[in-house]
Amino acid sequence: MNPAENAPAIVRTRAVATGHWRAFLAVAKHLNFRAAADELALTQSAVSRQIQALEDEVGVPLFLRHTRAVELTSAGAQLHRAVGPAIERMDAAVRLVRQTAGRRSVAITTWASFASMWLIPRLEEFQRDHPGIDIRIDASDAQLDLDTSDVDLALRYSVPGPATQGGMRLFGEQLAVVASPWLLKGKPELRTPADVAQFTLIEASDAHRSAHLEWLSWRRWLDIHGVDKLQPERWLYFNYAHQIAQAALSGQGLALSRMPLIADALAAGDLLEVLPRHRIDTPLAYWLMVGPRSAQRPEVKAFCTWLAAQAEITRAAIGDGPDPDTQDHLD
Amino acid sequence: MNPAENAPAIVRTRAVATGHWRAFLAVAKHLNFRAAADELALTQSAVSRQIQALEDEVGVPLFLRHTRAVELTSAGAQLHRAVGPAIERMDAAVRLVRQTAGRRSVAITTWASFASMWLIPRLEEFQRDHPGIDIRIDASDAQLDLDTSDVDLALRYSVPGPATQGGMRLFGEQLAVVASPWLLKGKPELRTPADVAQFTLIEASDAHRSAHLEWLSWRRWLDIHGVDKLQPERWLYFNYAHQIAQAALSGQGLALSRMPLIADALAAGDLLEVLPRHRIDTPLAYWLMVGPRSAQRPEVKAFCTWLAAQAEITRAAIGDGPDPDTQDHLD
DNA sequence: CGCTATTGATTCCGATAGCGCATCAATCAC
DNA sequence: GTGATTGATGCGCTATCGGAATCAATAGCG
Repeated sequence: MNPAENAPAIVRTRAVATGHWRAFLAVAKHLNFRAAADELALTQSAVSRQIQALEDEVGVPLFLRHTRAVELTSAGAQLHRAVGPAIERMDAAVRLVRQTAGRRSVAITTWASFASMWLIPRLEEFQRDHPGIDIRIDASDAQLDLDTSDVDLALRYSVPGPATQGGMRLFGEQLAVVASPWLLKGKPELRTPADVAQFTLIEASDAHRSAHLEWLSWRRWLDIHGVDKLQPERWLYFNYAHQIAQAALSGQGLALSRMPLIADALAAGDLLEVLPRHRIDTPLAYWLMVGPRSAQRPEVKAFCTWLAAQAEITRAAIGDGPDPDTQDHLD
Repeated sequence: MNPAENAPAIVRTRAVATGHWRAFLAVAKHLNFRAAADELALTQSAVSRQIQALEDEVGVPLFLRHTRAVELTSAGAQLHRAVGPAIERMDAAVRLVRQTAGRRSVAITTWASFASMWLIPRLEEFQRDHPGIDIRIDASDAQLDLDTSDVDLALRYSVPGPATQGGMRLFGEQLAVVASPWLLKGKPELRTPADVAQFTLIEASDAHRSAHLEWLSWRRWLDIHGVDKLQPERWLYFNYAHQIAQAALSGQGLALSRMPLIADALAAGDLLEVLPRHRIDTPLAYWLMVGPRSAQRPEVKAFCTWLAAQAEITRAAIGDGPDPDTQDHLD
């Protein structure tokens, strides 16, 4: 009770019983023993003693009990920052195992634009052909590690290099100038690169991965076609590729878009390609990486096979050649 | 017992009792119930039932029991990858809290070269003046987040920018050509930048943070002094600044060194500066960042005060001006 | 083919840790 | 000053957990 009367200076090395951390987290959340007890479906008495046991084991008070308020001590806050995420991670792992227990499933990580513009529209076909296989997509842009995380496949966007070692190249990339047919209606046909200056140009702005954006910029396209001094009617910036596509679809200007991602919209006539002889290449490509523990599983194999076929279709649609690593000539 | 006879399909949503994870980890480590029981100072019987309880709660078998071998199931391996680090994190947090309980301590994160070449040699003085304060140094090059980790201070090396917002600039940086007196003995004095070609030039090689290395290269120094075509007798590459300093001290060649880090060696006469009129500046500077929860603690304040005084001494020693943000002229 | 050693599962039983109930102690609000 | 709120505590019960002994399965071996 009296904090000055310290427990004997025996440093406990035994690890604390983890069950009590639940109570600790609940109290830290509510800053109220009764509310915490309600959440845990226990009595206030039980919670009080669990916290005491924890404080005994750690050897430090975790909460300051005022008469009408509870407060974390600095040690308590320190533990809370560590224990909260740790417990959450364990719970998430258990939830995932329970969810996928006995089911065949494939977990894929990508980034948001590719998921929404390429992967998800095609996924329905796979689901139809393989009704027993669940698909889980993580589009959190987090660059998960295939060796340690629970995903089976990663779809990545990168230049060839060490990072793509062991991966399968799905397709390369060309940039095409596209616009809504509605925007072009009634206007004279564009004939030279300089003509784009009559329009609003839609471009990606610096989100986080500025390394890639350099290759996707209008500036580079204009440079390559020798019109570097040009100023368009207006610039329009977005953070994500699907926002750019949305803006182009709704006729807000010309977008410099990645062929793999907008091939469908071109085929459907929702977008028209402008200056088709002025596409440019980027060194970036789309890759499939397979997790080391997943490669043998039949459902993963089935998905990879299907994905390769889809990639082949996209490559044909955009006129992408085979891997430039094996054939190094570019037109 | 029979794995085909599944438990009823009631999906348990209650979180598992965390105490049993200890047994799980031990069994996963030894792949042997008896050895795990020994580690936990329990009987094999107890471990067996803890694992069973866990499997009941998760709803999935975690181990495959062969007669003479135990193997993780894929679900078990998945949980192991999540639970192991999570438990380790909790234990580490508890160890740290116990260790620092009741003691005044300051935790600092830096990178290895700065710790060994600047901070640690000066630390003794602080320890002498403040015998009651513990110092913990994390030199893991991990770029810890002050908001979420348990360090109080970060000493960083960076160009001014958003990342240094709120930080205190300790000193800027000049690069000087230095060598061991022993190496120069008997040789004619160097008079022009081109003269360095008679020596081996020691340089940092691409470790991980290539962004900074560009500013520290001999190539830049040679460019600035108009001798870009020069080839020295030999190149010698190292990954870390203290390896470079070590090589220079032992007379292996000329090093292009950061003044703040080798000022002591110059003052002591262990290194001599060559071509002192040909120092160059870099835009990089050394910063002190204070964690949000640490700023008010007296021991942290004391350390910051002491650090500022030390930085002042170093600035005087290397002739570094005040923050160029406030006075923008450079000689 | 049969014996033996190894290893995880199971049974039985005793110890105790954790729980709820009731009550106490402290203090804030009015 | 009184009542309400909130955390701590004493007490008794019980479910859970751990240990010892035993069972069951099988790999190794002659």
